[in-house]
Amino acid sequence: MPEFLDLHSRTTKVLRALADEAMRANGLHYGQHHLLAALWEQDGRTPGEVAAKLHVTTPTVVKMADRMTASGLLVRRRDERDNRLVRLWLTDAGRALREPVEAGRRDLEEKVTAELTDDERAALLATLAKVHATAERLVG
Amino acid sequence: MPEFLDLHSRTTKVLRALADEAMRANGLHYGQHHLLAALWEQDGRTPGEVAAKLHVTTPTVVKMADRMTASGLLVRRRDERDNRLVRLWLTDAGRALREPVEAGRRDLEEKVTAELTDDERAALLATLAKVHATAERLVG
DNA sequence: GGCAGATCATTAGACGGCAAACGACCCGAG
DNA sequence: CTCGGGTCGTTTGCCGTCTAATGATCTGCC
Repeated sequence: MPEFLDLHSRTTKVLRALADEAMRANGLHYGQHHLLAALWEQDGRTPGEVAAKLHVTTPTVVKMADRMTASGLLVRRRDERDNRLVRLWLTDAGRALREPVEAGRRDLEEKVTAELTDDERAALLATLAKVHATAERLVG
Repeated sequence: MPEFLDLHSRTTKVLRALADEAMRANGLHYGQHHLLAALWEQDGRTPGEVAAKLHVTTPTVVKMADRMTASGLLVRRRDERDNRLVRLWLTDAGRALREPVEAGRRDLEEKVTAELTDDERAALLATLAKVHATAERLVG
């Protein structure tokens, strides 16, 4: 079992569990934070735009938007000019989560990198970015 | 959006896509390789043992075993001494995949780390392992 | 020897992800 | 003006993952 791939996937699992836990504290599921973040940055995006921003497929966003609409975090409204488009708008409840969720996110980042020196942290970011770029070229 | 968490999750997505693609070349789905690897290492493990080895839950293994039994990669057999236990045994088809799958895995590891120097690679492994350990302590 | 509690696998149901098929809508070329 | 091709969102169906509930079996204690 290749060292890096194995270590990376194990790390993913643990980080995912922690992120899930942190989001549940705000009444959210894991992926919902990402969709909200896209709307916090710019409200009224379409599912396709959100999907591109999050690097996921459109159906994924549609499904998440279904659940989040049901739980009152956002509303769907058709674009007035182009009737093919749907725009996702935050509700007050969706907007209200921004501060606590972003705080939880920063807190988690802090905690998992707490045992690294500044140099280690910088090197980790740079090297991982290199791997990411290489991988992206392979998949594209 | 925290730098490391964000970069790590983007990397995960791309690596996952590449791994998926590599496994599909062998007629496998992404997760099935891990289950097979557990049995290549030691055939006849129980679902619970496999789950522990892979750091996933037992139901996950049960579902995967369902599909893999259906596609002829392994067979279920009850333990003779303890009838609560089920043991998963590789078929010839399951055993035959070992070489090509492991080769594809090594190939992917090589490719995504190709642009790193030896030092960078070593540092990446060490630092990521540190983060992993820290995170694991947080979740445990 | 029998019953209560522990141990296993399985089922049920939810979520995040993907690909493929479908349907509604827009727009530009005739 | 129309019609065909392109652009969207949605539906469907699958995989991997989790938690919670269910059911079967073993084991130790009385």
